[in-house]
Amino acid sequence: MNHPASTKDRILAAAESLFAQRGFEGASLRQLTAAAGVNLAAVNYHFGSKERLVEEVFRRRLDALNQRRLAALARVAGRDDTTLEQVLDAFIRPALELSHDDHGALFMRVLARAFAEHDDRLRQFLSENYGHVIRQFTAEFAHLLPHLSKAELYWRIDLVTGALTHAMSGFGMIQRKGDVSESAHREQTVAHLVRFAAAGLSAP
Amino acid sequence: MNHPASTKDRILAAAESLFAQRGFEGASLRQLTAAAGVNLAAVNYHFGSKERLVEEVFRRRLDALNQRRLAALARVAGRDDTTLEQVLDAFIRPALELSHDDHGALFMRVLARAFAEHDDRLRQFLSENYGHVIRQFTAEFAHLLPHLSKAELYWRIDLVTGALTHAMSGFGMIQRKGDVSESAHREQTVAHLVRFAAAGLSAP
DNA sequence: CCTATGCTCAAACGATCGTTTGATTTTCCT
DNA sequence: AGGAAAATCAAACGATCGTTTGAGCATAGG
Repeated sequence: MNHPASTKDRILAAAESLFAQRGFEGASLRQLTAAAGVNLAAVNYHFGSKERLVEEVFRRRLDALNQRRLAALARVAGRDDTTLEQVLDAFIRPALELSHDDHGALFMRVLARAFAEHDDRLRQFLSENYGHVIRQFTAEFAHLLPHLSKAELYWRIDLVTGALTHAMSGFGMIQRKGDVSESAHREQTVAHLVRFAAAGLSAP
Repeated sequence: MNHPASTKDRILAAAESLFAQRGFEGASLRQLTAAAGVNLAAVNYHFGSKERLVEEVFRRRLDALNQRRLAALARVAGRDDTTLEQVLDAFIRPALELSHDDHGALFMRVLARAFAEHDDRLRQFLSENYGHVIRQFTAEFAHLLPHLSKAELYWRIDLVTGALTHAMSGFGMIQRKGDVSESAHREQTVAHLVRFAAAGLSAP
């Protein structure tokens, strides 16, 4: 590992921070390269274009995050006694663990931006590379909520995933409770978000 | 009432649509004025600047929306038997009624963007002009949820309002169920969102 | 009818954007 | 050590951004 962080890594770190702060269009390559301490042309040299840099920022975190989500899902899904709460836990816990790291919390803000912006190219990239994750969770939700129509289920999943992403994007700033340990607080938060998401998905 | 819509109104309508589609920075004044069928300079003539146009887009909808929210809140708040669900209904129902209009649904998308972007100027404008609404609802929530710390309550309110805005921003596209009347469907949706929001606010 | 006022228009302003260029420096292999 | 390959650099490219200008058009009041 490079003790002086490589140019690529410094660009990726600065991009994550600036994208979270000013958005993908709002953060210019000149601000970005200045913050990273590299030359302006370095972005196009190492990544080809700004758009591909955006994709790499997502890839760096989402590969590991979604792998852990699928692993957690495999542990609970497909059984006769699988509960909605278990599936939601598999979706929420890996993301919340990521967002407890400072840089991870920044990335969740970036993810929340991607959700809000309706950039067709970005949605296509996310769908192509990580669509199978949502699809596997959706299949499990459909099995657990058979009384919902397809359209209604899709809308509720979009509602819940958007809400969860928003929730964890504002998470880096209110940690450290002091009276309870960090792991206990995290466990409380997971339980709270699972109940929240379950209420968004399940019908009365 | 101008039968041929005035230049100002045509700019506001086109701005609402383009801001929802491409964001505040992403929508240029040239795209905007072309869509509105007016001259490029008309924006700066009638509104002074692009930033003030953004503010007017919000003002046009939020004045009425928040007035109805406060009126609904006044009808249920401050009593001994006030429930969390009643307060949430007062917050949710006016917004959902707005989002059932096509243009209203577009505006909810604009509102969701304002939530995701951390533009300081925009947040200050919204806080200055509509902060008292959130503050009044927050006071009622604090009264109904006395066991929550201030920081925890604020975080949960931010979580829930963000989730609700996101929910109603994607609402224009899945209406018309066919088998149930529109008002019945709306009533179902209100009930669903109220339960969802209540789960996000209340502790176990 | 004439003029003052409100409005629209094409054109241009300077600034900033993402990207490219070509030269220069650094790195690594034989 | 020497030379190919990789990386960094300052500078410039054309495009597009929000904004301003000044002339031209409309219309209502005296």
